[in-house]
Amino acid sequence: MARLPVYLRALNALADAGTATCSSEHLASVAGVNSAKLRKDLSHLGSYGTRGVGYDVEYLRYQIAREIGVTQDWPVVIVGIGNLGQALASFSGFRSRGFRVVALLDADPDRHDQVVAGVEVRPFDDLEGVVRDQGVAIGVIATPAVAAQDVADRMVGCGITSILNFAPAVLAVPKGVDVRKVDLSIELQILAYHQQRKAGLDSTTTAPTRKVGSA
Amino acid sequence: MARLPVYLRALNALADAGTATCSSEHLASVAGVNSAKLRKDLSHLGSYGTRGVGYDVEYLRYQIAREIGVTQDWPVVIVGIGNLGQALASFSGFRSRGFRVVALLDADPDRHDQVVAGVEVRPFDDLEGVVRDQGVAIGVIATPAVAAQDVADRMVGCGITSILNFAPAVLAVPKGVDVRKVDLSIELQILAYHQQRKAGLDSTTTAPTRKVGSA
DNA sequence: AGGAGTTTGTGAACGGGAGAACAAAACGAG
DNA sequence: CTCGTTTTGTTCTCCCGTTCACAAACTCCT
Repeated sequence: MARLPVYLRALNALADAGTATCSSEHLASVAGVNSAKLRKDLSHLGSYGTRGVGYDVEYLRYQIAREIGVTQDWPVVIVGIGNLGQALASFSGFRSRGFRVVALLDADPDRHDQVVAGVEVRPFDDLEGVVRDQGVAIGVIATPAVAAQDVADRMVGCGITSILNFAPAVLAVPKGVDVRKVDLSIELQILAYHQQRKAGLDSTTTAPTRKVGSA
Repeated sequence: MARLPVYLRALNALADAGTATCSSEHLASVAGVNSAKLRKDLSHLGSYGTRGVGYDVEYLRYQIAREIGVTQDWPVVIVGIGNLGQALASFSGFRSRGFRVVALLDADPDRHDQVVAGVEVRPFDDLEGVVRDQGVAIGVIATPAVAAQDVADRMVGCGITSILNFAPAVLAVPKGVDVRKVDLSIELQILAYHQQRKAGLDSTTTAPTRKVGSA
């Protein structure tokens, strides 16, 4: 499930606060979800928790971490070291959760040999070698939209089966490859949409009259 | 709907390619969705499109842009000008879609007077003034997790009603305020989860035996 | 030991979104 | 003008996720 990482973070917060045991109600409020949903999610991965008592924070935390897979080390390669790629490479939240950036790749020679967050930027053509040598299974695409599909194809070609895509493009990948998309401008556009519906009940009508013809 | 921006981008791509008219089938394939879903979404905001012909690309593009609200100019303020904040400030996709970064704010005095993407970094306490003077309705939080709730409270306090949160924290906001969350490490964790289930069918069993007691 | 109070785990109802299928409408050919 | 073809708009059904509600189970107090 996609909520497991949220629970894990909530449990980390509780552990940092010194809480040893928590009820589903408490954990659910910290994680911002319904308590029944939380219990069903947790029960779906095993019967941790004690009736009448609750969940042992430390124990449950380990179980969820193991279920997600963050107890092991995941090598990650980032392609496209522009502004966003540099920010991602420097993001501390990756390393602290079991992800290790093993290579930064960029097609632009001007960026090569530059060092970002302690890792040297290398040519994009090093992709296959890095993936093979380091056993990389997860790739991050932070290139412009036009390059995204090519990068994805190359990634898939050398065995990467999980892709996190920040480029504003729809990627076509073979079955068995997971792609998750993060599109910054789409998020803002969704906010603008709701904002307009909140503020714009007086300006433009939302039910326009039928209009025929082309622009 | 959250898919409107995707359709808009697909329409832009078609317009750039010189396409004047497209069927729901074609547009759906470019946007990566089902054609029935696309038609239902579009019909939900008015009866554009001509039976037997399809949709006029330019006309539909304008209609969707107007529906989302990207035909108008949205002033945006970014709080937290670390690695991620700088990348966001430099992101060209915002300006090209009607979003204008009017202020960069950071609580750290060491970052003040620094210029990122042509905009000067100012103290966080300037928030209220900027929001009032520029009529800001959308705020972006790119601070560490511990500061996120405080920033959100201040934003809500001075009239911001849409927040895009990059901090790994659950924000509590009053009703009427929209929050969208982008959590980079959660995205990677979800990929790791699926990756583990793909590769790990031989290593650790996913149905652990019941275990009692604390760690 | 026994009962009262909590809290988990789960069965059942509810709701909404997704996809298939069909009717209405526009265009073109004869 | 009429008929066949194409494509939209919409209805119907199905399925999954969410939520409520309750029984089982555990702790604590007397």
